Amino acid sequence: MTATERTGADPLAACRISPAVDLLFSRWTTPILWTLSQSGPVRFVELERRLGATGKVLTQRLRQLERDGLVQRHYYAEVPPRAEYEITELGRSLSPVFAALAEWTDEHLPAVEQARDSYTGPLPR
Amino acid sequence: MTATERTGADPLAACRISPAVDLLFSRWTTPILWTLSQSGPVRFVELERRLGATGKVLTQRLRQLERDGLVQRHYYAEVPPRAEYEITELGRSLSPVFAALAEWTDEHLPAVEQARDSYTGPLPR
DNA sequence: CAGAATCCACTGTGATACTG
DNA sequence: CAGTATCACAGTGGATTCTG
Repeated sequence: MTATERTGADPLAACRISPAVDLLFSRWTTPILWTLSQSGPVRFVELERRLGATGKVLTQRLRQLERDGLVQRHYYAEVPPRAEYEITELGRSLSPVFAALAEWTDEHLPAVEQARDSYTGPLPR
Repeated sequence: MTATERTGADPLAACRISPAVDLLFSRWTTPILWTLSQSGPVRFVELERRLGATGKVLTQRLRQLERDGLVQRHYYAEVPPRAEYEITELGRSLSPVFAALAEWTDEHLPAVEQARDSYTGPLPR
């Protein structure tokens, strides 16, 4: 039994952006979407190289993003084969979100690092 | 050896918002920050109830957020004891990010769900 | 090159029980 | 009430190998 079932809590009522967060900020999804939103179509191996992700997880995430309509796959049955991934219009609609995050990073991330350094309580690092 | 070390890829160069994403969108952090940014100080047990999280994980995340300066803890050594958590100024600086996410959710999440429903390729659901 | 398939190690998560 | 401690489990990610 999950904690939610036990307590009868409603996570969605508590935080309405959680579904989007699960979608957009799971492992590897952000770097993929960010990279594709910055450049044109990118080959599979090139994504692998730039992000430092292994083929397996990259494939998993790309399939998921394709299913969700955020990324489009173009396959060319050449020899050797070529697969290019491109962001969709729906994917581009994330620009304001990413822009807000990038600005927050520039403005406030240093303050976080400073707070972390001067923190003395429990919890290592 | 990690994939990054193997390939010599630089994740930060590939995606400059990743550090902020790790900070803000790890499990439970978003609901915590969202909840605290919407109301005043909230008691520990009340957070537990609203989010449906168990005490253990909640404590872990709250300590981390406190260390990073996003949340402040107020402890009252009464009987029974009381602990209240409140968002900090730094935490409040996230408002534009959350607002952008909430707007994207309203505008585009339905399109994602539609794409998912009409998706026929591999990958279940 | 693109990716599927296997195996494995690790971590996060949660349930539970306990303390002040 | 507000945690801490312990244990067990599942899911994820990664390394490796193989195919068209």
